[in-house]
Formats: sequence, structure tokens, C-alpha cells
Amino acid sequence: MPSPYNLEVEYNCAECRVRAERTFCNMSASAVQALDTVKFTGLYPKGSLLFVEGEEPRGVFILCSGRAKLTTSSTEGKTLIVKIAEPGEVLGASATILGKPYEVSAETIEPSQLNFIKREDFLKFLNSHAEACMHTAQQLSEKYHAAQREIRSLGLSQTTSEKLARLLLDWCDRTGEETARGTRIKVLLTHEEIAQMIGTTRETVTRLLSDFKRKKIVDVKGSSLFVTNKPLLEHMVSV
Amino acid sequence: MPSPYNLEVEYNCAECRVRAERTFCNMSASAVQALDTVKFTGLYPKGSLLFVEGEEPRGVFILCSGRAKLTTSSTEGKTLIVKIAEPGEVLGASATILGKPYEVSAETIEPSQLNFIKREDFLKFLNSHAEACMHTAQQLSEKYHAAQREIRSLGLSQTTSEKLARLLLDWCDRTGEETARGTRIKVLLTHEEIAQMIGTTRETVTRLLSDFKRKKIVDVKGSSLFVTNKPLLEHMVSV
DNA sequence: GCGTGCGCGTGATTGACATCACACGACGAG
DNA sequence: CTCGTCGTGTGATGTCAATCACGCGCACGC
Repeated sequence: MPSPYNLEVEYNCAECRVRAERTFCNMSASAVQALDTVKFTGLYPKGSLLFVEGEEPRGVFILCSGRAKLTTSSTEGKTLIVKIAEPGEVLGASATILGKPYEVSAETIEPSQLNFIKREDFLKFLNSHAEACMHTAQQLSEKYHAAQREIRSLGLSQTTSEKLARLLLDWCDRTGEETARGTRIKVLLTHEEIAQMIGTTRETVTRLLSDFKRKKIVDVKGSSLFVTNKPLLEHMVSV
Repeated sequence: MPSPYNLEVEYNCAECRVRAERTFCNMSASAVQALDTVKFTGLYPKGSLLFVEGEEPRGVFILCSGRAKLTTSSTEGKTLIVKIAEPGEVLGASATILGKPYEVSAETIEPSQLNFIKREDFLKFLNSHAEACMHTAQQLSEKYHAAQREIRSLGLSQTTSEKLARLLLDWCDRTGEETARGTRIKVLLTHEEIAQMIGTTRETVTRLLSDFKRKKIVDVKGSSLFVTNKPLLEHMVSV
């Protein structure tokens, strides 16, 4: 029976078919079994707030399917999208481990399946399963690497067009699909959100995209964006 | 006998007096003993390059004393100082764990004592000592948190003066010393390096500091900088 | 001593981007 | 159908900071 969100729901980690592909979940049978006893599986519609920046850590969310945006906001209401989390990522791990407030907010941008683990349970789990702890360290390392890339991008590139170019290339690598007309990426973010990803304003994104279109670098058809001249994009990205 | 760098050198982790204060090193006697057998202790003068961005990970450095700057550079030679690492931090851990190239370069900015552990030895150590793995996860969480703060600072604050203000406040918290004339911080970085920390140019840093002096927010005496009006600085920082 | 390099201070100029402002189509709710 | 809302396109204007350019003091070597 299909779920209300057209998602295959897997309530049992032990039977999850994609487990082996996931840094964290790829564990021995006994560890997975232990995981199954403490987790709470949930389906979340698009727009669900998982946790909010500054809140005390309740626990971690394992993103089984779907995607979530991690954001941080200034007191003036300006928002920065730090990262788009993909399936397999563990959200809120660092705050949970340190016992410090969540440093970002997490919100699903697609219908998503998540496994929630309470803080104490998660810590106990890590302490009793060495491999889980190792995998968590790997997850954290990956997150740290991604954060470093973000820092590079924000701090080293002076021009906004460069940041946008890098974002598009990133999307090509991550979710791009090669077609005769170039690499296709499905843009499910608004210009406003794109602006929040690269730390600029909505208007600038609109203008830059028009510019890219005029220069025949990209081509927009509905929610699809074709990157027709990837070399030129790459050339714009010095960092 | 004093070392050539006026540092107390501790070649034996088991006898290290500050071990308990360090996230990573604060381990059981047996684990510390194991650590002692695989580490290489070294004294490094100011300006030593520990590892370089892009290089294959040889292993990790535990910063026992001194400080190091972590940098990343663009192909055009522009450099960003990502972080100033303080004693107790483990450098290169994420790259070593993932087996991916170092994502930053590390260079000592003071004479420093470091313990080096080869990659295989470090991974073995983590696998055989659960608590070490846990502490590494904590270290990585802290690094990730710090990176998030950096991202906030770079991405959310539009004006450069705000970034500089935040940096100064950061230094007040970290190494500040309260005096009758305000909080004193010792600036061992050049304007150029400060610029690289907040992603701007040397000239702008000079101008902003003059500006702050004119506004009686700070006062510079040699390599000491007095923050005389901290509330005003805090007011500039909205993020 | 004198050069040489380095860190700092400032001016002039320019370009990129934020900001404000408005218009237009799409789409859902009533 | 009509009205609001939302995402998008685009112009006008101002401002902040990058860039270039130069001078100045200070330390260090020979």
C-alpha cells in the first residue's frame, strides 16, 4: 500500500535495502537491531520543522529519505541556508553529543522519512556500540568537510556570480542528469532560497540567472534548469 | 632545563598535568598508555607547516601547547584563515578518518608542542579504544560547531565592520584580560592576517580599526588592543 | 651607515551589489 | 470569476568596500 506521500516506508532498519550505502547505518546486524529498539520512525510532510536553532538538543534525526534544509538566522530575520541534507545524514548529532543547543534549524523540503533517537538513547547506543561511534565520527567528519567547503565558498569568492556558479556546479554533481541539452537539474528552491544559500538577495539571483541565460550558460524550462556550458561555469569558479 | 622555545615539554602523556582539561586527551590510564606508544612528540617553531590543503592525510596532530592557524587558499592566491587552533585540539582528524585530502592547511603561529600520530595507528587506536572514539566524536562536534559559527559570520553579516566587531568580541572571550582600561587582547596577527580571517582586505582592516579608535571603541598600545566600549561593539553585531 | 623588506596609514576611483519600488503572470481560495 | 498571495523580472539609486597608488616608520642584515 502506498504511503500518503508516495514513499516506500521502511519501519525496520534491519530490512532496509539501502542501509549498506549509508555511512552511519551500515552496521552489524546486532547494532542495527539495537538501533531498531530505540528509534522512532516518522513520515514528515514538506515544511516540517525538526528542530530550531538555539533549542536544547532532544536527540538526533536520521534522514532515511527526502531532503531537509539546515538554516541559521540573524536577529534581523535574515536567513542563511547552510546546507541541504540528503538521505543518510544524521541531523543534530553534534549538538546532541555536546549537549549544547542546536546550532542550526532543520526543516524538510520534501516529504521525508526520519528516524528519531532520543539523546540519552543515542549516547548510550554510541557508548555500547563501538562501530556506531566510529560511523558517527565519520559522519561528523563529512559534515565538517562540507562546512569547510561552505566557508571557502563564502569567504574566498568575492563575486556573487562565482558563488552562484559554484552552487550550480554542486547541483550538477549531486543531482544532475546528463541530457542532450546539457546537465539537467531540478530546481525546487525559489530564487529567495537560492539567495539564502549564497548569502545574497533575491533580486541579485534573478539578475544573475538572466545574465547566465543571456550568455547561453544555462537554460530554464519550468522547474528544470539545463546547464549547457559547464566549462564556462567552471571557469568562473576560481576557488 | 628550559627548552629552546621557553616551553615546558612533556614527552609523556601519562604525566601530562593538563590532560584532564582536554576533550580528547582526557582518557583512562590504559588508553593514554596506548596513546603514548604510537605518538611522536615534537617541538615546532613558529611558522611550521604541519600539513597542506589537498595533501593526502598522513595522520593527526594533537596540539599540546602553542597555537596554529588553519587556512584555505584560492587558486588566485587569496587566503582565508578558517580558524586559530588552541591547545587541546586535534588537527587533521576529519581528513584522517575519511582518508580524504586535508581540507585546510595548518601552520603554527607560536612555538608549539605537538603529538603526531600516523593515520593507521590513529584509526587502530580509535577502533580499539571506545572512549577515544567518543572523544574524537566530541572533538569533531566542537569543530563542526565552530565551523557553523564561522559560516554564520561570513554569510549573514553584510558589513565588514560587523565581522571585525565579532572577531574582536571573540578574542575578548577567548584570550581577553580585564583591566581598568577595558578588556586587553594581545594581537599577534598582522592586519593582513586579520583581513584573511574575516574575508576582506588589509586596507579595510586598517581603516576600520582607525575608525574604531576614532569612535573610542578600542585603543591600541603596541601589540595590545584595549576594548574600551564593549557594549557598542556588541551592538554592532546583530547575528 | 645604508639599503631592503615589511607592516601600517590614507587618498582617489570604480564597480558590484543592496535597497527600494513597481509591474506582471500563475495559482489557489472564496 | 475575482481577489489576494507568491514568485519572478527589471529599473533607479546609493553605498560600501576592493583596487591601485603612494608615503612613512621600523627592524634587520651587511
